[in-house]
Amino acid sequence: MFLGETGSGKTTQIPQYLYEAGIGRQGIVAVTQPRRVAAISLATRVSSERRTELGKLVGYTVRFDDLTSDETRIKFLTDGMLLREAIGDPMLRKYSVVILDEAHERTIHTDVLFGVVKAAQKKRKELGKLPLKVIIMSATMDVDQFSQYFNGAPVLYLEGRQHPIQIFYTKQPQSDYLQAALVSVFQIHQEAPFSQDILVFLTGQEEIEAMTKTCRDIAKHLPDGCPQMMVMPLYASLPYSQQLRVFQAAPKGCRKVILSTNIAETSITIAGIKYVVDTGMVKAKKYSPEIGLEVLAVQRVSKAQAWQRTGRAGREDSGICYRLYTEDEFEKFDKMTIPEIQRCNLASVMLQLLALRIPNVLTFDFMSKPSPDAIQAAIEELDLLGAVERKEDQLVLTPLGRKMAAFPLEPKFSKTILLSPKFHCTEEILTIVSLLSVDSVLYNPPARRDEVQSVRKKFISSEGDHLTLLSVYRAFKNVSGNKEWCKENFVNNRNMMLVSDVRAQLRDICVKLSIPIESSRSDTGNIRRCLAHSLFMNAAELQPDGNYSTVGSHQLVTIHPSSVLFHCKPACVVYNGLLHTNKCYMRDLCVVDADWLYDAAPDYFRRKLRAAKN
DNA sequence: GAGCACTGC
Repeated sequence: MFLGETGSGKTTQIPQYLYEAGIGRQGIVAVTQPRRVAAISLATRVSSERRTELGKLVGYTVRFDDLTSDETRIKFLTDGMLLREAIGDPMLRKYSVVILDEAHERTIHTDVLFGVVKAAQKKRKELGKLPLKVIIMSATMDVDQFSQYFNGAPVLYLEGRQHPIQIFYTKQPQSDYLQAALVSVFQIHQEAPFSQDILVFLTGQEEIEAMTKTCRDIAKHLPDGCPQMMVMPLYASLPYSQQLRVFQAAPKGCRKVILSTNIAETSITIAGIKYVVDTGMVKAKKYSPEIGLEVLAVQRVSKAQAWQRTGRAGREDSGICYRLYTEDEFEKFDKMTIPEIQRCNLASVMLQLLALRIPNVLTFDFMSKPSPDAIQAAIEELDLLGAVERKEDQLVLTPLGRKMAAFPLEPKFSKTILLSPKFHCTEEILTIVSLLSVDSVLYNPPARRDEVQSVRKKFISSEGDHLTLLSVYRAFKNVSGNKEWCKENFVNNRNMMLVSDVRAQLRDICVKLSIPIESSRSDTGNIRRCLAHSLFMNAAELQPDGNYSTVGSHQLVTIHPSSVLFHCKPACVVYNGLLHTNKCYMRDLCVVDADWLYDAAPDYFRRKLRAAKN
């Protein structure tokens, strides 16, 4: 176990030491990363340090991109990718060492891998095979539970070269963190040399766009002698070209002020930041298994997250961080962010564990156990989808479940694909599922809403979002992905290209599983039937009072404003998921017949009806 | 009647 601060070079050096020590001769050294870009750039760097061609001694594997060969001995890969490999080989036989890097981030994939490598290690020992060495690397002090989990593994500490950062707290709690952020930005702006840039952490797109406008307005009316200000928003759904602006140096006499979500905490690193303004707030997802509801809410950051934000000020030189909360408030923050695995729907994770032939998934050795309710809810979902069965008192995958696990998708979407041959619409379902599994291909700049609406009219289907997206994709293919067309039609070109990649991958998997791929052509009824049969547990009916109620749990829900059905009142719909922000919203809707739902799962609805009566 | 943090297979 290595605990190393940022800049200690642990990720690039340790794999090379292991290789030089001869461990790489018995098997490959794997190094996992939570993000694709990190895996690729680290492989590139280590490969050039070894003075070898990338893809030979040193390589990487991420989704859609595999640059490894028979010679590869040091392999960087995303944690999700190693997990996928483990399904084909639970003992990870080709590896002599697995290094799980950035373990402190506690992504859902890293957390599952903790258990998978531990099980592989034990199994290999029992069978007298080459031992599997496991190294956990973390940048924070939470090593105790890592060490404990891995049977008291030794901990090594590495010195980093972080620059000192001065921290200021507010004297009083702030009731309005946006106002406080605004005041701090302009206070810094009037006092500090113009070459020192400011990074402000806020919670979301809307808030950031509003704050950007306010800052720009104020910056127009600054007193003489005050430097100019360039205000830049930064969040994930911002088009790539606009994200890139934050890397450009401001002109002389001008200061950069970047207003960002937590994307700038880890995913995007900006040089030249001297000041960090931390509102102490973040928008984060929680999950309540009882009603299958995701809740997205603004909440306090953890201490670890606050330190991560602070660290963004000291990357090249000493820095300054303004925390817009008192020191007492900070002391009350949670120590660590709750691991993702305790905040998610676990259907995918459980399906993967079953595919790994874990003996008893209900008692799987997680480092941080999810609640029994969450595990139970996931198993029930898999059961409804027909993915699991009981055999000799063990929970195992059905043949259908095993096929579902082959797809890199949420189980309900794998099921949609596997059902589609019955409705002769696999071509269309592949497209729809691909569109749903990447970030939105529809770009909605708030300032140009009317324009967007009039351009988008031609794609809109009265049958719902799935079919609307399908018509956008067809139009995109008709112009061969023309970039100008994308711009004119507010279609995100980058995400659309990704849809094509995903679709090709899913299509390949279908071919491998001998699934016939037919097109329903102009018949949209079959597509909707297929969606009704796979999303029946996500159905809602219009009530006499004009509200919607979910068929399963009688939850009051509303159509999300992003849906093409927002202004409509169809009698019966299925949706991809529920998201609770201010209200409980259904997202991505498809109009269906109530009869189809009952046909899809008569037992389920009979049970629900009985439960409602009791 | 009006809204979507961030990754990843």
